[in-house]
Amino acid sequence: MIIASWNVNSIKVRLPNVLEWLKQRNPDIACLQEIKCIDANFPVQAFEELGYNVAVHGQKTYNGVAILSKLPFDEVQSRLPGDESDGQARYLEAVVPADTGVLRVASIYLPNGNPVESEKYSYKLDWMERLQAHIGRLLAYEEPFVLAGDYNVIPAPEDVYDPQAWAGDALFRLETREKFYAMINMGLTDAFRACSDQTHQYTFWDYQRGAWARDHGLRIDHLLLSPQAADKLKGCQIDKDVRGGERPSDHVPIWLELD
DNA sequence: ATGTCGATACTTTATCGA
Repeated sequence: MIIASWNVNSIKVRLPNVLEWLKQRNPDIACLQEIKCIDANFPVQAFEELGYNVAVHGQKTYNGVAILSKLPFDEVQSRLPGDESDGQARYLEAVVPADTGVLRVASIYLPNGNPVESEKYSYKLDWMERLQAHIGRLLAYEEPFVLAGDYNVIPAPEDVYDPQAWAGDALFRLETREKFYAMINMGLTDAFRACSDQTHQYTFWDYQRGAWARDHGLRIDHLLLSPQAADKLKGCQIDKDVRGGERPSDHVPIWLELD
């Protein structure tokens, strides 16, 4: 079973790229972020024609997440608990049937948080605390789950082309990383890092300053696994070539294979 | 020194977010 995550940066613009990639990679489940459209404008039919069930949590202009699944949805929940006043569409969770029991998957678009002196950064930190609390509840089920998404967190210096240049950024500063480690330390597995010691393997290259041509990238899209999912992990890869395609997203797909 | 992309609206350029 292949489970993927991809920040598409507007599904309206990226639909041809996404359809082409789905046909090639053929994931069982694909978690999308930054669809940047309301539910009614999400191209459900195009995905259904490829055999996917579709769950969407959209928003006008910003954010928006979706899950495409060849397996039917038993359950779908479209908000991260902990703040009823949070209107940003950044979390979508679904349960699908698995060979033994169930598999839970979430599509996550964690706030960017820049600039750090603004309320955007406190919102990011609050959001991470809410996610950590939710992870605690999910772990209690002792079931396989995959939290897939754009975390806007660079876990370690080897995950960025120039750590010094990013030291104070909301994606890399220690306070951010500590919150990320706190989640990992609850018992989650970073699928890519569990499968590879390779440094400087990126999932995002900025559109600006020739970042792609210079390989100035960041590893900020992650697949975090519960112990029960990690036991089934066979491999994890980044589809880097997608960034060199026509009218690409600034992020590329990352995917894992479970037994 | 410069360099991008996508969505929006009192739109055809400026602004915001990333």
